[in-house]
Amino acid sequence: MGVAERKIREKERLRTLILDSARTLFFRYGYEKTSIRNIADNIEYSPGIIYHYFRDKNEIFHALHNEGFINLKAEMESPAAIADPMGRMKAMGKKYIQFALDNPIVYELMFTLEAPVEHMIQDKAQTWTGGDAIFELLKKCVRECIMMGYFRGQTAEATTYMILATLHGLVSLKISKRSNLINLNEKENLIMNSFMAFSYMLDRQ
Amino acid sequence: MGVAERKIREKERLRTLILDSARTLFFRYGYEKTSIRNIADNIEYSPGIIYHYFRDKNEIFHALHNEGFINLKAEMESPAAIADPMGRMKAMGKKYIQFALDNPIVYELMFTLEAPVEHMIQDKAQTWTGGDAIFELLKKCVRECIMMGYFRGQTAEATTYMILATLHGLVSLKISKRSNLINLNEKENLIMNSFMAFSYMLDRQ
DNA sequence: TTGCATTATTGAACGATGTTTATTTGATTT
DNA sequence: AAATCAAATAAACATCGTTCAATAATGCAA
Repeated sequence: MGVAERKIREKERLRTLILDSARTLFFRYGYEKTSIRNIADNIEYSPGIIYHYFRDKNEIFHALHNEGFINLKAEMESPAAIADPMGRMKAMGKKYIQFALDNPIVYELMFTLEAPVEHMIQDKAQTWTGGDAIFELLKKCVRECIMMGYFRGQTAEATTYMILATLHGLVSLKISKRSNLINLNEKENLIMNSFMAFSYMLDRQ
Repeated sequence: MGVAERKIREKERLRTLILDSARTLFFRYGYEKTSIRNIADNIEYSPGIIYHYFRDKNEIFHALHNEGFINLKAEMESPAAIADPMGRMKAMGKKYIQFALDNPIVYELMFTLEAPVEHMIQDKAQTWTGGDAIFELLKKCVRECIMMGYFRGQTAEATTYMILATLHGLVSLKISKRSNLINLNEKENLIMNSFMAFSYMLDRQ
């Protein structure tokens, strides 16, 4: 029965079309300014159709949020070849920062906006696949660092969360436009210089 | 002329009434769920009147955002008596975290939401009074730490931003509900344990 | 091929939102 | 008492996410 399969394929087709349109508009204009009607206009369908493919706006943006995590993970895995765990950690941190600064809108969706979380709660999702993957990536590295004498007396999880928090804080103050507003003498490379100050401290053995 | 002065007083009175109502609703229900109509209902006036006292919703929430910074600054100034700058820094950090966890809704307004920033941009405000005050408070302490041999080779501003970013990251991952979603073995006191891990590193001299 | 059943899609509607405007109310001054 | 002026309102506008009955298009059986 090729018919049923074609049906499924066509159902998939429109779902993909909606998602592609949502991604384009979202990357260009951000979350608030990407409305269901905008997406519908863009694909030349009526607004109602979207609700046959997604439960609500949250589900659409949860899907885009997942894509973001796949891309971030790929970036952070690129320094996998660095043998020294502390060196690898710093390289991953730089990749993280670069990803956030290059993709501020999707980063906000991944780590700040409510939409994807709301969807997960409504869905009773037990795990945050994307976030967990990043956390595990860092934790594995932290464990190796601990074995080499770093982070003495601290648990791997608390240390991992601390490192993730620092990276997140560095970029999210920028993305929320706060860092631009702080009165500074040296505005040049603030985030990277701050990451250097962080790296200096990481080295305590 | 007592009349004109009474007029001014009454004008002030309604402005305060709007702000009080906005604060109550906002603290109870958050930003999105505090609408102009809700505020108007609450003070038993028509929605339009609010626009005679505030330019838009952003201005109201900018005012509440300023109040938050006054309270945060007061909290962070309480360990001023601690002579050792590194000890004082850690105490200020704890106060910062405690403030954010105790007042998550206003914290989000202060450091994440667009509304107050939008108002400042529209207003061509040259300085971010609240944020600057917190930054200066930390920077002064960082300078003293540097004189004692900490943060070798790093600038005060980059180091201050790094510390602020870590504090902000620790609490904002919690407030944006991300930390709850991470798969952890030890969920107890995650934020405080992570702050301990951070403190351990700060001590590098 | 025709008729029926099923599915896909639409368009209008609902109750919200922030904001603007002309109009009315009410108090103060002449 | 009449004229003036500011305060306050009610209604409207353009949005938003979402729902639902009605319609169009399709697949299947006779």
